[in-house]
Amino acid sequence: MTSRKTAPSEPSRDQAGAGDRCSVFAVNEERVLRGRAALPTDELAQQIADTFKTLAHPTRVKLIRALATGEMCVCEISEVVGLSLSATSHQLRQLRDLRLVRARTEGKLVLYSLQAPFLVSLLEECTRHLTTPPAHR
Amino acid sequence: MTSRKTAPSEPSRDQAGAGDRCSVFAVNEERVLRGRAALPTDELAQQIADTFKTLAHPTRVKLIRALATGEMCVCEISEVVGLSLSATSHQLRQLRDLRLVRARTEGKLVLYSLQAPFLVSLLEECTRHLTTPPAHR
DNA sequence: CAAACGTTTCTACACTTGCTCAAGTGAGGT
DNA sequence: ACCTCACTTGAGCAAGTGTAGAAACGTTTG
Repeated sequence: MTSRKTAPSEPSRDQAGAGDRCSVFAVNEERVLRGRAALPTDELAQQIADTFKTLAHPTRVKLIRALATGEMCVCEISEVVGLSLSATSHQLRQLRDLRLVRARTEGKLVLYSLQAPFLVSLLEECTRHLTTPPAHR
Repeated sequence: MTSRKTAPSEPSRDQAGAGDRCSVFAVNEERVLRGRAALPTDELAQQIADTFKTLAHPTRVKLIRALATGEMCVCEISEVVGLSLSATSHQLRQLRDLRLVRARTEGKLVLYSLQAPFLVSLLEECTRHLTTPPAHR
């Protein structure tokens, strides 16, 4: 029982049972509808979240920054980030699963490269935000 | 057939940093150094990861998309995303902690708005990547 | 065949989360 | 003042999550 969704009685102006939670009509019904319209589908929201989740680890952030400089084999990559070969492979797999990086086999080596260029700008924007002055009022 | 191997002989520093993990010195030492140079500091990597972690939840993704349409009070927001008031407040706090959204008090209401505009383009870029044709291979 | 590079199960442990309940805060109305 | 409303916060639980080690398994090379 989380939300009681029975619109008590109010309102002619609302429909989807928005008036049941908050007694103040000051709430702009229009805004609720507009906000709701802007929502992605559950599936898309989940996919987006999954993508961000993949970026939500220091190691993987480093991996991406490193790969942004060019192709590297797992061996090199593990050197760069200072992880075991196995651990590195695990992390790379996650990135590969989301098609953020790409693997190319060449002889005994497996060369990884960045497949989603937008990641670079993503990281940059994020960094910019973090290093931006508080800017609080 | 790749002549990507480094110069046939590379005796001077093969053991320097990479020799300990991988016996092949086909690995391009230069790439390792370049990759390493591109790494963010541990602290920055952590901050970036934390930011993405905050975005790595369907509800929070929705929250941001909703707030992108304009200011809303918590009551409205909870309506939009279909969560309890308390739960909504908890989620908003996370976004606030990272200064991704901003809270403004007005009378009894607390109006939230998006403080980091780059989030919108972030979500868009991500969505674009997800909805982009497999483009596999 | 043996060695080198990498991938992959399988596993385990701890850490993280997201939510609800209940109590607290603070502005407004009466 | 008092009470209500809108929201916040703290505690705590119940799952979930994810990282990385060991080890077996491909493959390619020599």
